[in-house]
Amino acid sequence: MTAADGAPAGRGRGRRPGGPDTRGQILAAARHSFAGKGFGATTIRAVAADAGVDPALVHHYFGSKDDLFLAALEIPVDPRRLVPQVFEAGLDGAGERLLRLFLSVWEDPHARLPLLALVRSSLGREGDESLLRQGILRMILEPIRSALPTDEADHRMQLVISQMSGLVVTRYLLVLEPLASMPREDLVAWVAPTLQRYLDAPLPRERGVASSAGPGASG
Amino acid sequence: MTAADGAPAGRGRGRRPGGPDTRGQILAAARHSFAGKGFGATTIRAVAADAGVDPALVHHYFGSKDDLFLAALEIPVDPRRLVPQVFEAGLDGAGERLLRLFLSVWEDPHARLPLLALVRSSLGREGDESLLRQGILRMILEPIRSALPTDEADHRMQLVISQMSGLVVTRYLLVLEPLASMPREDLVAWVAPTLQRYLDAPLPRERGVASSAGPGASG
DNA sequence: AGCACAATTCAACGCATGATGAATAACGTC
DNA sequence: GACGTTATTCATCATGCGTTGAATTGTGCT
Repeated sequence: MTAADGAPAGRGRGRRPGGPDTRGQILAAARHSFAGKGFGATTIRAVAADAGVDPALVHHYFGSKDDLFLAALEIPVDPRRLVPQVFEAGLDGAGERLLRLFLSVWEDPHARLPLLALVRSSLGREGDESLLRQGILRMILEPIRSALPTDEADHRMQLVISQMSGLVVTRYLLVLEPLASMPREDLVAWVAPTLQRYLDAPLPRERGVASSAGPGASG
Repeated sequence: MTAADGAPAGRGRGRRPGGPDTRGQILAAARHSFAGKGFGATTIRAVAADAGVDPALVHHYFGSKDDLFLAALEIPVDPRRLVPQVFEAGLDGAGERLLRLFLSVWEDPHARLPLLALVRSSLGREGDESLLRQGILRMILEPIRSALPTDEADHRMQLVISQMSGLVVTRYLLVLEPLASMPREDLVAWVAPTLQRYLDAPLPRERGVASSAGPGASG
């Protein structure tokens, strides 16, 4: 994969001839590494090597490692614009529309790598200031509040998010087969009803546990 | 939190008097750190400091950092025994029984920390040999194969796992409120039906998209 | 009392990392 | 063709890490 072709050839320092998009190659290498190994396990030296370039050049283009991370994180979609559109047409079918939006974003390679980078790096560390937490809260949760009954919006949407983040984990992080290769339409058929139920099913009662369930494992 | 009391007091090396369970305190500190920051971001020096102890002592009790990690990972339940019990009584209500088992394990503090450590550390890195992948496959997926139709077992169970891992992420890693504090019974009422549907709902047809859904966002 | 053993610390090594600053070669422009 | 600018490398620093080995002191056995 190492991108550069005639890169680390001759002796001496100074500018090297060819490569017209070195900056781009560095960014691509960084994205791959952040997406695959997270922030902590990514080393600037490895990124540089992968781009066929001296580590100092990485610092020349992007500043610190944090800056590089932020640069690699640019996500080509804005949830704050797209998510409300899903709910504009009302709750009916919103589950399916939301899931289709979710899948279209995650199946897009340009969006997938930065998202993976964000998720992998965020789940590694604890703390309220985690980027992912803020991202979910302000990019997805906030813009939806208005579309649902005020006092139920949060927990309904978080159930939705729980199912979607579960897909992220199993399908895109762990790549469990056959789930990871399941066609989009099949996935929609399976999980859209789940999301729809979380969105508009009546609040569950503190139901009498009469139905069929034994006391499972408790303790 | 730093566990040791009269620990780093006087001068000189040699054995210190009191603390009867230094080893235990080290292990506890290690668990907290691994669970909170994952493997990579956990430093032996920090663990030692947190236990009020010299880093070399960590190596004295547990060997390398890997060994310490494995020691911190001891999970007091064996899914290979418990999971099949869920399916012994048949598929009816298995969703709820499985979810209750899942919750009872994750709500147990003795199990939660090692599990968090495993999850946090595994999601940080790519690769087939990831402990978590292996764990899920062999601890959960394998023992269940026999309880479902052979050709559907894998994708049905992986859908189940997707919802459960989504709960892990939102409830235990990100601690999204109010989901994180939702009472067990409410959670069961909301998501047990989801699991049950993944387990025994008829295979979705390549249905005509006539119902209510527009073409969402594509591309 | 003496002695083996376990617990604990100290000091240090070797290594990889992020970062910096100066040196050099190619490029674009007049 | 001279010149400022940009791209690139080299050499190096300080830091923090995992790990090791020896030194020291307390504990328990006989």
